[in-house]
Amino acid sequence: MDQTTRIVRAFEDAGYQTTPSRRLMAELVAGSRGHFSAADLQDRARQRRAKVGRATVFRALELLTSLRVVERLDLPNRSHAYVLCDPDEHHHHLVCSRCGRSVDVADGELARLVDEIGRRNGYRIETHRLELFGICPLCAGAGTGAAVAADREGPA
Amino acid sequence: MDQTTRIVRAFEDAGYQTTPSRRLMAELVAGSRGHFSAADLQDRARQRRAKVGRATVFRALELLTSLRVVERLDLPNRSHAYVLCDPDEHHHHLVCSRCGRSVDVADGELARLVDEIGRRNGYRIETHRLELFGICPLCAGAGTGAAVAADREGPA
DNA sequence: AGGCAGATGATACCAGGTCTCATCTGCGAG
DNA sequence: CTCGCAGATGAGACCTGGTATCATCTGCCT
Ligand SMILES: [Zn+2]
Ligand SMILES: [Zn+2]
Ligand SMILES: [Zn+2]
Ligand SMILES: [Zn+2]
Repeated sequence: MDQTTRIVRAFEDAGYQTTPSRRLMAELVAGSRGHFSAADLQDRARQRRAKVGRATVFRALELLTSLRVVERLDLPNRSHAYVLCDPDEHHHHLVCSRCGRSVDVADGELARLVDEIGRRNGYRIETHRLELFGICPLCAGAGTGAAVAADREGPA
Repeated sequence: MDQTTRIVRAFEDAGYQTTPSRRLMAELVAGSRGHFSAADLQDRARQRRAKVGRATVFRALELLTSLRVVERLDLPNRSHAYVLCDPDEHHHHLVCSRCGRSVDVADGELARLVDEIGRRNGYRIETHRLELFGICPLCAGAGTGAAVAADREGPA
């Protein structure tokens, strides 16, 4: 089962209808390298001569976020992006500041640390966000910066 | 030296002019409990019958952010806020989801953890963001939720 | 096959933030 | 002390990302 199917399945399992736009969103999200914005998706939809309303894109992203199929990142440059990720386990993201590729990072020791911080300050901690930004191995190697443009979409 | 003076001083030390609006911004920021938005500051300025342009508020916040006198938070509800903090040492924030009060949290073991994550994934990590959200001791005690409104501004 | 809950796209709207520009002023040189 | 100008300001246009509304359409269960 490929990534696209998995996403479509996520919609179904959560009781949402399977519609053409949702299938398209699934494909576009699955075919993304690195992170993407709502606008990116809509552009890519247009490139395929498919028309999707802006609202629909946002609605799909909202759903996928709630299903934890994608996660919303707050980039250091104060913009946002979404990134495909593993719905099954709490984790964080290590994101390449150049090409946007991201790897999931297990929470590991962090949970303990977070817990302790809460205890020390008398807060009952509800959620936490950890985001790591840096240069990925590929970009470090190639160095040209061209990777950004090159990897907007490609085979999974 | 009180908080307001410290902020004005930060402007001066960085070579920026000391103007009425900046002094006002310093007072408003210093007089904030918990986090605040640009709009909050402008409202509070208006309440004092002082007129400050919206752009000026943003410009001041931008400066203060670059001077690390305030830090920009990305709240879980996908809105933003600024919070006064210690410019002298890298740290993170533990923020009350009810009243917005925040405490600085030393980086501690996190630096090591971040480092290791970078190494394991072959990324050269440049920056990281950790934000913790929960209920502060005061709100846990009072429980009413009234704290939100009650603490918008007050003596430092 | 039929009906309707749910989904869609267009469009208006909103918040938060940035840009431009004409005007004003803090402050260091003299 | 006063003068001049770099730097700061406010007004308002503009932009981006996201939400709300609403009339229309369609997936899907019966
Ligand atoms: Zn990269
Ligand atoms: Zn975690
Ligand atoms: Zn609180
Ligand atoms: Zn840190």
